[in-house]
Parts: sequence; structure tokens; C-alpha cells
Amino acid sequence: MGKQTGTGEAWQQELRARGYRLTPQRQRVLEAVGVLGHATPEAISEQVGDGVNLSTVYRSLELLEDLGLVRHTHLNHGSPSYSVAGSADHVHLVCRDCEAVLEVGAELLQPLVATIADEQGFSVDVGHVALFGRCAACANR
Amino acid sequence: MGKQTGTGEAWQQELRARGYRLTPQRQRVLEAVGVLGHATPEAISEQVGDGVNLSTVYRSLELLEDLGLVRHTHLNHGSPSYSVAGSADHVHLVCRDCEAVLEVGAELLQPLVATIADEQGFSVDVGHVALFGRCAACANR
DNA sequence: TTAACTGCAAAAGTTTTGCAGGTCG
DNA sequence: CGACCTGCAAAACTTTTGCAGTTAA
Repeated sequence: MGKQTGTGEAWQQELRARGYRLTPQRQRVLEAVGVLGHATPEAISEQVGDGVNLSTVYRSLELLEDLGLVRHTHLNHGSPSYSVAGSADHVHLVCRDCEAVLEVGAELLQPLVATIADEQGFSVDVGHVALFGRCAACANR
Repeated sequence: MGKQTGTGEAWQQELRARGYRLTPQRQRVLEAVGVLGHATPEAISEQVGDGVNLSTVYRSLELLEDLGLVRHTHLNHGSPSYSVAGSADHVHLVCRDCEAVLEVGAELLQPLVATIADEQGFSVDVGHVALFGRCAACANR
């Protein structure tokens, strides 16, 4: 399940098919997002080190998101949080007090999603849902 | 269900009890949020007109949120969206394509919320949930 | 070779902060 | 009257953009 650094991964071909180029910066940004789980552009920039300019991080994230390789949500206050799209779908549980982020399987959403599709014709993107509230630890305080 | 502009509303007493003051700016900001449903700080600033400085809008929103009178989420890309906390709980359905925001009753979340509380001890804040996806109109295109 | 990409720096946009004067209580 | 608030302007941040040099293909 590790990410092969081989030559012919599907997304690389997709990327080139669209006329884009495969650069080391883009690979490093994608890898950093994978390592961090979910992270802000700034955190990603730190992860990749000083070899990649912050502007490039932003531009890479935009491209990678357009390719469907990463996604972003707004987990806490200001900054967007990016994560790899390929990983198993899950729901984020963000604690308002301690800022911890728990996860639960997205299969819990199935009934809800089905109902919404049925009533509104709206297809929910299950890949990245964030729910806010208070975690068990903070509730006991 | 209208908002009385009477003298002794509960939140006003709460506010004073905490040592804060009831100013016309704060009343106008709260009223604007109610009128707009959900709005960014800038939109709120326009709604209240030029009688209230943008800085004051930010400071008022922070205070009102601290009092539990308004809440904020991130519906679309950059800016936070504020809404009154007292209104009926509902789930936002944000279309990624046309940016429309639909709503469905929060009672649909009950089973999900119950399961999460059971498994993780995490109490979800049902008041303001946003789900992203594609609306019926955009799906048919 | 050449069109795309990166780094740098400046610009644009958003949110916060310091302070002098105004006002609620 | 006194502490809290507001408006204004500047500061601090975040994200975007223009350009010249660099590089993947």
C-alpha cells in the first residue's frame, strides 16, 4: 500500500496527457501531503523543506487538486487543509476545544447520503467531510 | 419567531452579565447576520452600511460567537460564513459547481450523531454542518 | 528546441492591532 | 466618571501574479 516511486504511475500519465509536466517539486508536494495526512500549505512547505518555494507549493496544490489527487477542506479556523484523495474515505471529527482531529469510517454516512440523494438529488462528496464538536476528553472537563 | 427589538432579551442580559456593553454596532451586526442567513464579514459589513467599521464587524462577530449567538463555518473557498446560532438546525449542501447552498433538516443527522457519540464519545455540533458535492441541476450537465 | 515551470519579489486581499477619542452604564 | 468600544490607519498574514531564467520532454 506504499506509494511506489516507480516510473509509470497512472496519475503521472494523466498529468502528461493533459500537457503538464512532472517536476520534482510536484512530486515532493504530493509526497508531503501524503506524509502529513492533512496539512496547511505552510505546513506542507515546511515538510518539503526549502527546496520548494511557497508559491510553487500553492501552484502545485492547485494542480494536484485539479487532477483529483488531493483535496482540501477547512478543518480549523483560517487555513485550508489538504489531504490525498486516494486514501480511504473518512469523516473528520474536529474538536472545538483541543483542536484534535479524529476520524471515523465514511460508511457511517451511507444512510444520510442516500436520503439526501433521494430527497434533493444532491450527491454528497463523501471523500472529505468534517464535523465539529467536542471530543470525549474535552467533554470530561 | 421574529426577533423582538424589545428591551430585555436574554442575550442582552447575558452580555452585560459578562461585563460587556450593548452597543448599537453590535445590535446591527447581529441583526445583519440574521437577515443575511449566512454571510461573510465583508457582506455583513455591507449589510449594516457605512455606520459600522469593518474592524468593528470583526470584533463584534468574535464577541457574538463567544456569547454563542452566531456561528461560523467555511462554506466556500476563502471566507468564513457566519449565521445566527438560534435558528433551526440544518445541514448545508454546498454545490461545488454552481456554488448554490441547499439546506436539509438536521434531524437526518440523528443516527449518524448517535453512532459517533457511541463509538468515539465525540459529541457532534449539529448546528452547522456543511456537506460538499454536486446539486441535481449541475449533475444533469 | 520550446513551452511549461520555478523562484523571487511585488501586489492583492484578509484579519488583527495600537491608539486617541467617544459612549454606555 | 471610568472602563469599555469604536473608527482610523498601519501592521501582520495569506494567497496570487508578473517576469526572467531554468528545465522537462
